[in-house]
Amino acid sequence: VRHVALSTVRRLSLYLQFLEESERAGTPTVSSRALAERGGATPAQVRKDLSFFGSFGKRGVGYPTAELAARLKDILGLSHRYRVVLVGAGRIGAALAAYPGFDARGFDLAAVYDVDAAKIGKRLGDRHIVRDLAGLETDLASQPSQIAVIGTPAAAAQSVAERLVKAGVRAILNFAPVPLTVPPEVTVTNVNMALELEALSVALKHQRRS
Amino acid sequence: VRHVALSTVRRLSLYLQFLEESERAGTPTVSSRALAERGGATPAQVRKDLSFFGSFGKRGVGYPTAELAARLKDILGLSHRYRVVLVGAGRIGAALAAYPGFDARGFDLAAVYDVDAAKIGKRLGDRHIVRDLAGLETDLASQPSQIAVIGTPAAAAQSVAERLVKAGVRAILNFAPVPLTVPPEVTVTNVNMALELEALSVALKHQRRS
DNA sequence: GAGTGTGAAATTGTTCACAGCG
DNA sequence: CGCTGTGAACAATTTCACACTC
Repeated sequence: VRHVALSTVRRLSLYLQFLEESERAGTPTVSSRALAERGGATPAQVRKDLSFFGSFGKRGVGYPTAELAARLKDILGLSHRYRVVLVGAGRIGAALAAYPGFDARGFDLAAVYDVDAAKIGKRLGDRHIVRDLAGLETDLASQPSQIAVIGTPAAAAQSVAERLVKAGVRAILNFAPVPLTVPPEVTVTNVNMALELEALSVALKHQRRS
Repeated sequence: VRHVALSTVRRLSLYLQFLEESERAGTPTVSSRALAERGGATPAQVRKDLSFFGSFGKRGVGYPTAELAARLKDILGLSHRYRVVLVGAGRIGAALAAYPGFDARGFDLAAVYDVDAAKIGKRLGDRHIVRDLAGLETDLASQPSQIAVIGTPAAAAQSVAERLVKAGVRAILNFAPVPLTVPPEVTVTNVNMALELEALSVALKHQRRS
């Protein structure tokens, strides 16, 4: 069990979502076909994905829902909770702070930071008071976080990333529309609206030609 | 020029971003190395990506900034503007409506819809008044849109998608954390926070093992 | 029979290396 | 020379097919 491809991880997440629903619905077993439908894959791919970690299915029956869900949680590193800090209390920050899936998936939003004096001290979402970014290093020293979300304007993102890395953050989810330069041991995932829209634009262009 | 891989499209978008910056800075030519740095690729990959569409570089010099930018815009289908409708005026919707890159990249946010009577008629962002979702079909009949963004709760997403497709939408950017079932000629791109966080979680798990 | 597990084939995507042009 | 353009090697992913088990 060495390296898992990113595309596989994304599918595993989707399988897990479906398994948790099935668990709540009381379905005892799930077939690769059912998982495939949900994960945007083929049954064969589901079986390949899962067989990479061992074999938990029963032939002729399917996969035991609860067992597989537990195993996937473990594989995805979700068996313990993560502390997450959010930098940027703008509209993206507000959307994130309100996102219920955050908490449900084992991610605790520990603190929200901004530099705007008008926002500092104000409430963001239900549970969070925006803190001054100046206190970032002090806060992280006493309460380390491994994951950070950057929802600042593009111009601030790189310098925020550097401060986060220096303060011990190992993984960054970047919503600012600029690529970040970080040491290789830090993982960055970019979410870029413009990129997604442009991918749709290409798809539309392609549709017109068929 | 048949099918372009999604990963290639994403890189092309990043190249274009860099080219536009270089254009504003007045740099006449850009090398594959410079583009690679920005696009998270290698120089060889940049050249492969571009050579797929023809050869516009000058050997020993690099690529003419303005020319290549124009060509990429064309390849990405950005040479004309798109009309986009947004369904869901919640926090995600608010973040999207305020996103400047929307307009800058050739996407016109034509209308914003919600079902919540408390939101309908209110302003969202600078320019938009939230409309009643009930009027979606009528509006799209007189002003068709090819692209829609779904920022509704999970439970509403599928039915909204079906209405959009019936009303002529051909591409959907889905922020709701459920997969959508649509006819094959419609393109769906999912942006799923939980998925991104889980990918980071796996990366962290991996880091711990090294 | 229904459905998993898995080598092997096919496909797709990336990297290399070097010829060739400005 | 520097840097592009590209076939050919390589690596990663997906699909297939079928043996095997419940």
